Amino acid sequence: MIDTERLDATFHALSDPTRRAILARLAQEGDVAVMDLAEPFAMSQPAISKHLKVLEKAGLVSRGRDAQKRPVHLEAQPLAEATGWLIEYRKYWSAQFGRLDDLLDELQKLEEAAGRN
Amino acid sequence: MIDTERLDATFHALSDPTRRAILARLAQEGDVAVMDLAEPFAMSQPAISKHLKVLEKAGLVSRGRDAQKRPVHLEAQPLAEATGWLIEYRKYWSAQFGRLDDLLDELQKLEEAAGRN
DNA sequence: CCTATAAATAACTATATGGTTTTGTAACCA
DNA sequence: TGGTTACAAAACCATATAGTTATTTATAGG
Repeated sequence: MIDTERLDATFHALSDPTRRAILARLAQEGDVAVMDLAEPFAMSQPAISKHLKVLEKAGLVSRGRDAQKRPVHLEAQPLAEATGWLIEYRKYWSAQFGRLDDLLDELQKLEEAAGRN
Repeated sequence: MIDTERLDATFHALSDPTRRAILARLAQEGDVAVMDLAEPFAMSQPAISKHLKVLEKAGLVSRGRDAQKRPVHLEAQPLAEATGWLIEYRKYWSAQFGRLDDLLDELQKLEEAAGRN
């Protein structure tokens, strides 16, 4: 996949709150089976499987095998690439953050103030 | 707009290469008129106007007025928010980057190796 | 006033997306 | 062998997206 298509797929995958929630859960809990992933959502199992396909196409998750289960595994490389694209713009959102770690500190304060997503 | 909708709109806006190219150009050149933005693309003016509407909905650009022109201006705040979401995952893509600035150095090496997007 | 320029809007088309229900399949279990 | 679990695949539907061409609106200049 060429670079731009990978970015297309990654940003598209991240544009849906269900998919972001799935990634957040995988980050917290490690590998999770499809039924377990589907449980918190008011949505059918095939709907979740479709979301997983979108994530898989972007390379954001991979699938394993454990008996009947197909555990979903977070693959964070595309997240790094997306971050790499965004990082180019850091100087535009605030000139006062010369060092990236200062920006991170600031972002974390904002997040704490706004509550988690 | 609630936080999750803003992220939806931002990531969706970033999922198209034409729109990313528009943002990149605005970052490089400052405010640009619609015709000038459209020029490099094999695409009609209304198509570009539609892309601008998507970017505007996400808060990524604002519009000015200069005679008949409606200069497009980069608004980087949503990029900061998107980066904030992604930054949460930094520890997953590589444990070796304790400090964010180290990660940035590494990303820049990768970018140089891969060519620009 | 008339005309030109810049851009938005409208109307239309094809394809993609996000969901559904139903059916099929692969692996375990009694 | 037969049933159950976990998931994928198929078929379908409504809406959204990304593009087109044609038209309209707003501003400027002669």
